[in-house]
Amino acid sequence: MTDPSDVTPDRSRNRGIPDAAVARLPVYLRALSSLAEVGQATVSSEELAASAGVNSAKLRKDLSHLGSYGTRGVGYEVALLIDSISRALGLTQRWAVVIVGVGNLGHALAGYGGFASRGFRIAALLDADPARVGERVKGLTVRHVDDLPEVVGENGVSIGVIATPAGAAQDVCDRLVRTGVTSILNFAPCVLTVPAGVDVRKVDLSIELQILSFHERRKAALTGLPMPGEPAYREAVGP
Amino acid sequence: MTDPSDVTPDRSRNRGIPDAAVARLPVYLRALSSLAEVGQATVSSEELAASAGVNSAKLRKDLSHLGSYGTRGVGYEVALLIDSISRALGLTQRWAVVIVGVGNLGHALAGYGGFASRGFRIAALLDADPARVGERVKGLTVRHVDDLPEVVGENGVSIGVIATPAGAAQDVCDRLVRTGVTSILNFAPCVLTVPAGVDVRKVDLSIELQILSFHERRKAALTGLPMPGEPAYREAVGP
DNA sequence: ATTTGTGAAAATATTCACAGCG
DNA sequence: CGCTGTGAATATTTTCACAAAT
Repeated sequence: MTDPSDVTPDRSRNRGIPDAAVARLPVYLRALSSLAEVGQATVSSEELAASAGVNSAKLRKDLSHLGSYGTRGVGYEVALLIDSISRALGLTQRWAVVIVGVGNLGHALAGYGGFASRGFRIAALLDADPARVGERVKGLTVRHVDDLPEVVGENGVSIGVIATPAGAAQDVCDRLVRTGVTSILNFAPCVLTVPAGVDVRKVDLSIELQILSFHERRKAALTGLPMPGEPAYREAVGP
Repeated sequence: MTDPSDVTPDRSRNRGIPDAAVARLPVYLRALSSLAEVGQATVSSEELAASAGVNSAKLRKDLSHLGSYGTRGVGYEVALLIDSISRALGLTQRWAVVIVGVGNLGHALAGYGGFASRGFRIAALLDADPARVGERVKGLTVRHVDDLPEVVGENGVSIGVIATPAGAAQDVCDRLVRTGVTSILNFAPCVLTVPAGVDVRKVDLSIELQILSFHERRKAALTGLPMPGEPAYREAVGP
């Protein structure tokens, strides 16, 4: 942290970690944290892979992108691997985050412990509704969305969370981008347009359910059974 | 086309629609709904792709898995495509869903309009905490998680949403599976183990932030600028 | 003895580019 | 024409399987 230059010679070899691997690193990190809490010092790829719900070849390949941190015949040192993954994910610093939209979901996000525990600090909650401004939520006072430039500048915010209705999301997104936010997590059910250099990730609850619906239907078709909710179901399966 | 020889790219005999395509169908559906609301009758792959945030070749390839529903030289009939995607996703029926865990997030989920509007009916809210049982949330009375078998049986529930703390999630998952639920949406930050035939999708808020953190760090390294939150930042960028 | 790290193979996913149809 | 549908080409991701390391 105190050394601003690239200390590890291994990383310069890599042009970048594949997206699919990056998306799994946080899962490994969580599994490793559990192991560390229990006091386990080393872990094999087989064991860690099992806790993370992936197969061990994939885990080893993913970790290989970080450099060599395992010992053949032994496994990985838990503390070292936690450090290595944290560094790769940029979690050695505490990112400041703003949440825009303090409805149901915004409240839930503000109260979600997993943010703080992973090194994210909620710098501010903002809302466009004047009626909500001033409200105290989880120890923070809701500010007006017009204060964004101020809030972002003062706190060095680079990540914004959008928890507004779909209709407001693109406007909020534009405002965030204008103030210099370059990463956005979007909970609004809509597609956001952003300039190059800005990353957007989306979480859409109803999309997840629709994907499950697809698989439900496929499973039902496979068994040839009528589906729950259909009249014939009760008769075929019983109560 | 119906040639049964070795190399057959026949979709109806193959494993069906590719996962990556299935995951995008709900996005197309949302975009199409907007078009239908505005009264637009047909749409080109180019236009629909733009609204969905993908490129048009991918859109056409995805839709081709549903069969041929476009007209060359014209585009797709909006109503027909909505119908076709809805059918593929199994949204022609109204799925009953239970939400287990009525904390902050459970409340938010119960109040989320996107479920109902996409044809999902919340059959019940359940919680293990006796203090929460009986509470009214969004027109539903919270029931005890022990009532699961009853609730699932009565309502033909096949999708369960887990919004409990991580420590309780696997137990809740086991209970859901035991009562016959075969699709689970997990908001708890942990890996669930389920028997074959049960589908699990997970939504992990902190994982999404960590992925953004990775990209933030990468961007910062690229520009050579110190990062927001670091002491040198204010001096380099200004307030 | 084990278990990592990794080329090579296989499986998936995306994009290109154009034939073919309206 | 313009636009879809799709083979072929490319890129990415996963899995295999084993040499290398301790």
